[in-house]
Amino acid sequence: MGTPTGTPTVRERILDHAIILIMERGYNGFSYRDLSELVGVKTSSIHYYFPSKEDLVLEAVNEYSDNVLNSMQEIDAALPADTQLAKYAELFDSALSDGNQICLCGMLAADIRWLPESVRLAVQTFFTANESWLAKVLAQGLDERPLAVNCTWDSAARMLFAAYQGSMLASRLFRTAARRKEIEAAWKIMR
Amino acid sequence: MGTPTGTPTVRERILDHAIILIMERGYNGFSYRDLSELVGVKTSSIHYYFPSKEDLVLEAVNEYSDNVLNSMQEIDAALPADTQLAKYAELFDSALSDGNQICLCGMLAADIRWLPESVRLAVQTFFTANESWLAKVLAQGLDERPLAVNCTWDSAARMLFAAYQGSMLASRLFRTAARRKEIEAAWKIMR
DNA sequence: GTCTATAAACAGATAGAC
DNA sequence: GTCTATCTGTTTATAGAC
Repeated sequence: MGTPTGTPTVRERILDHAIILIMERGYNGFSYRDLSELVGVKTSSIHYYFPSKEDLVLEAVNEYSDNVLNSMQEIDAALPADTQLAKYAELFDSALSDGNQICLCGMLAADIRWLPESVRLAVQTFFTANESWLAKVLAQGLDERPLAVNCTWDSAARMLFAAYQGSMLASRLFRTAARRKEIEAAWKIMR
Repeated sequence: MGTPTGTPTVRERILDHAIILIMERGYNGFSYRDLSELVGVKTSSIHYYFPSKEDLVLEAVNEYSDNVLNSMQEIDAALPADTQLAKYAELFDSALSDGNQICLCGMLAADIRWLPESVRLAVQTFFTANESWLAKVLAQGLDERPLAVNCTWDSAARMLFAAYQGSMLASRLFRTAARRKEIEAAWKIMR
């Protein structure tokens, strides 16, 4: 909402630092004190803008999600599917400020036990939006051309293991074992 | 090491509960007090067996890793690749005591910022061992049959997104962007 | 809006009795 | 080995002055 130009407000600076801290340390890994030292205001000022830590994390996930999903929607759907996927991957890389962060919603999925239902739903929405966009691009790339894995067995194995790890996060986030089970079903040696 | 039969010792009960707590809550999400209430001994007794929390988490990851990797090695390599992968997936499911846990090493990868180098290396070893085993099975399933994804676009998209999330964990764990980059390279529309 | 001051609970860890 | 008691520092959060 606020004006994106000009000097960021204290509130915006708090939120931006909170996003980076969550991506780096997780929900239980940063404190109002950490934020106060980064932003240069006292912890009581942070409570003025975000009364509880749950309020803060909800606004953080919403801002992060809005930013990523908007950039995703801006990828030109007229481009070849491969190119769209490449831009999608770049987009994720650029969200990581350096090598010490992971996706905020991936981190919050790991910390889901501590978060209120409102945050769980926001993280679920982020997952679903990404998956829907990817499904659209994959289907668009169809055109009689089969989808296949084009890499070494080592690389395919790393991808498969990453998919298992990610599916465990999603399985708990959505409270359904189907998220894990379908990985096995999807990955088949062709007969 | 210890006798696996008979009544578990206090030390074993502490470690077993610690493993479940880490899988459910993460490294910063449980305390010696939580453990003391679950096991029924005082926190000072836990410090007797595990002087620091870093000692405890190192032993937890080693025991978890040993258990999972041993079960993995016991999968009969003479079985068809598909069957081996199915048993591998079951193995992971059984490590999760209910729907509220994720893989201990996936969780610790998210919490890696707080962990000493010894634990980072142990988690890396777990990742590498899983990936090597999967690469072996995938390559074994070759036999002129191509590997392909056999599912709906929706399911493929969920798998791809999970792989991205997992690759961010691995990328930070191994301190190399290659873990993220190769996901894009692997997943191609065939031409 | 931002501050000082403080509350109440909790963290990991240690000393020393038994 | 297990306990009681305690230390030191941290956490989220609030009251109230300016």
